[in-house]
Amino acid sequence: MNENARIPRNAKAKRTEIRRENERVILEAAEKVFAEAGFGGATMQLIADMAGLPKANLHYYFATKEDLYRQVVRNIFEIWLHAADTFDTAADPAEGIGAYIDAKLEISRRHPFGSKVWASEVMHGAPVIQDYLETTLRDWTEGRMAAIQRWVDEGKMAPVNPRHLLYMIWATTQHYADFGHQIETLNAGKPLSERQWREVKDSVKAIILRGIGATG
Amino acid sequence: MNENARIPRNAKAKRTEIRRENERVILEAAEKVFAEAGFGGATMQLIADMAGLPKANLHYYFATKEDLYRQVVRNIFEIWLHAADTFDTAADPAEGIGAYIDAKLEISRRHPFGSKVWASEVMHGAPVIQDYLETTLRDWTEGRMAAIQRWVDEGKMAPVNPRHLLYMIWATTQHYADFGHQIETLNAGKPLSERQWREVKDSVKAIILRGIGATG
DNA sequence: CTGTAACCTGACCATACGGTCAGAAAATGA
DNA sequence: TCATTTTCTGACCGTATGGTCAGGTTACAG
Repeated sequence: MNENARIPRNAKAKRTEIRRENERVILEAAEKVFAEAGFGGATMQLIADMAGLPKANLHYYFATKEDLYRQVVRNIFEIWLHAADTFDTAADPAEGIGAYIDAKLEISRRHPFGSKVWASEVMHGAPVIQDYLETTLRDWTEGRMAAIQRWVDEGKMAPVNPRHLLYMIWATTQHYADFGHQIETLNAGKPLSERQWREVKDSVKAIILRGIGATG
Repeated sequence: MNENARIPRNAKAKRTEIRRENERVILEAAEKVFAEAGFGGATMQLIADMAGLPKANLHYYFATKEDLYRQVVRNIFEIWLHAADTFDTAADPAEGIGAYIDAKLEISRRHPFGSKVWASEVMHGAPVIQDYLETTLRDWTEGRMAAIQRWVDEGKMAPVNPRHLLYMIWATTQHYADFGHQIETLNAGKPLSERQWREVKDSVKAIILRGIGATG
């Protein structure tokens, strides 16, 4: 999504190109290192090595370790939020919630590092995204809870507590990223195959959709 | 349990008393600090302050930060394992799995720090308890999966994938500890009340038990 | 009381870390 | 070409951290 013509239109485009590419590389490396070592365990040197850049260069683009971390967490949060666009357009809980579970599991599969960074951030008391939790996430959650409640009122699903249903979906889907190492260990040390991921999606949806009486 | 027999028999009681009490205090402080700051973010000084002891005293009981951390993680693992004793004795899934969910939610409530340390350890690749995962946890898991499969075969519940059912239970119950801060934020910044915890248990059990066709 | 083992701790050390900076190099524009 | 802006980086610095240790204190057996 960031590909454009190799020929810069003007000077400005070229400059931002270098900057954007380097920031991308750094953020990608940082996401991985923060996920694997935690904020405290991560070092700028490690991130620099993984990005293939001198440490001082990182500080050229990101003033402090906190700044870099903050940016990583923000990026993840954005991905998270967009996962539930399917939620609203769906008319039926089986479809809406089913698609949401699929989307979230797909994120766990594609962005396991991001998921871990997010989990770590929240576990440590959300020092850098507390305001997001209190505003964006809270609003988002209330919106979805209302949507679920509407389905309940319309008799399209059993009268479950919408909040705890959401938590269960979050917990279960993110578990496959956050506890991926444990899951891999219990899978003979091998990552889940394409086929096994499909089995995950089917199992999770089967239990939850039946559990809320939305067998569609 | 690794000490030689040079300890005077009569003096033993008193001396081990001091040792045991101090180790307890240190481990308790360590669990909290490791949970809140992660292994890398935790400092021996912080743990010492929280325990009300000089830092050097910590090193008298635990040679290194890693040793202390290892002990904390091991303790948590023990608690975890004993949570499912109810599992085996139960005759039907509604009772067995229901009790297991209750037990695990109760652990999340009583030992949120331990849960976070465990989650953090696994998220970072289980550097110190990998052997436990490969032996004890794997055996344990296979035993429970077999028990669930037996229920399925006996027609006492729907034919769900036992592994993913277990993962869902783990994920959901531990979520209330690991993401407790987020849950609290979404609860107007207040911890869950006694009443709300009951609501959690009821909701989780309702969805999962209906989801696996074990309405007992 | 005395001797000894266990317990305690202030002061210290080596290292690793986040961050800085001066100045080189490269890109761009005129 | 030259001037200007942006990018890059080796060398360096102050601090915090894990860990050590010598020597003190306490508990208690004899």
